[in-house]
Amino acid sequence: MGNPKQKWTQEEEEALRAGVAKHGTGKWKDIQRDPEFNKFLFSRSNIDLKDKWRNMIGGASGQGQRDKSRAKAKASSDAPSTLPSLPNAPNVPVSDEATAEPATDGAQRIADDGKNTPRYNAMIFEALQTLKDPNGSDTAAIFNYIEKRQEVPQNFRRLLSSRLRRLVAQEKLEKVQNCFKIKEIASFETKTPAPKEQDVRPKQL
Amino acid sequence: MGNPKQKWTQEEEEALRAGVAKHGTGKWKDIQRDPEFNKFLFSRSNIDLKDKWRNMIGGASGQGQRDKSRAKAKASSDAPSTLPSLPNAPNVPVSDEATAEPATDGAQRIADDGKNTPRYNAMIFEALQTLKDPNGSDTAAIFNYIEKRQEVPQNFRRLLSSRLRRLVAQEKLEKVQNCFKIKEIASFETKTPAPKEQDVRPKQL
DNA sequence: CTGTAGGGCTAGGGTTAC
DNA sequence: TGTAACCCTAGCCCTACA
Repeated sequence: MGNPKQKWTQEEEEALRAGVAKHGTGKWKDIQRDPEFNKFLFSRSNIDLKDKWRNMIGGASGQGQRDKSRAKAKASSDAPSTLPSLPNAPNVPVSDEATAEPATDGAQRIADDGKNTPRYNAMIFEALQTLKDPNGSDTAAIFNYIEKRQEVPQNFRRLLSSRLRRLVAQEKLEKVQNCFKIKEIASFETKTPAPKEQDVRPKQL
Repeated sequence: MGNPKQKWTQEEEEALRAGVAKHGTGKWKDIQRDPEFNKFLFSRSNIDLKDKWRNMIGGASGQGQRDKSRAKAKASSDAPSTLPSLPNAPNVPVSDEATAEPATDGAQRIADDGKNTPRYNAMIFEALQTLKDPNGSDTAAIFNYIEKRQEVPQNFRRLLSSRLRRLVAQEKLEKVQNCFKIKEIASFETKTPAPKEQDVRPKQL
């Protein structure tokens, strides 16, 4: 059966690396769409990118690939983008949006990519800890607390109840009547039960 | 990411099934609220129920978006002339930038995105129609045909086989042995009707 | 604002070609 | 046999719409 496999070229690999450095892990479609990388990756799908990244990190894990370095002596005339090692950022609990990518269109990009999830969780815990109602706080109260001191997307209410539900399911929170309480005081700090998870954590946003 | 997926358990599935039997499909919120099922579904949202139901039954409901668009098959008839020039295309400057250095940020906003995918498809169809080999033509023949009369990127061979594969998958082409044949001569307008391009406002203050 | 339908994307396991 | 490349599907999120 003919199903010609297309081996990845070096250029494609580097474009992918650069794309991950710029957009973060998991933003495969964005990377593929980015005109900067689309020149190299236009024949690959977002899924392909993901798959390739998977077995790129599997092989050359971590750093120190000093053995067979491909001479990257190609002096780019102007390459503002660095396409070096992995953006292996340490786990930063909560950080406000920073590292703003310049030149985004006017709209403030509060878009929730799911990457804000930990941030929302943090807000929720903060709200509960501050309100410290012995009976817990209901959705409206939490919403109110957060909305007053954080910039949140329009549909934050939905996100919030989704988050709350999930946290209850994860037994981080407890629900009594219509109110939520913190169950474990060990902070939400996703205890990361990672057995040996090799986490290539993207930056943040 | 602080958001591990939550696989559906057997109990949850059954509760959902029972809920649909009782309330009917589409009544997700009712099912979720029903105390009879809420015991099992409390950690799921109505949306979750809907989504789960979708892939419990659907199976055939294709999704898993991959790569380029899936044309919505606009029923409107189209003249073959809508296609970007085919025969003896005078100047179809296929972006041969493929070997240029990365990070030409902001230079072209024409974004190769996938805009030339239809053009490549057109080339392929033209080649097959001209060669009109009853057994079909193989990759090399197609490549040769196109390369001789169009400017193509350096790595066009890769692109070509990618396109061929895709077209076979889309049942626009048929593959026998190593040769490709046109399956149906309908329109192969495989491009997004509305690219939904981001506003590239040239903000210059 | 509350809900639903449908599109779109990703993670991860499975499969295939080499 | 091992592995890179590719496929399939569950789980969500997002937007549109009523």
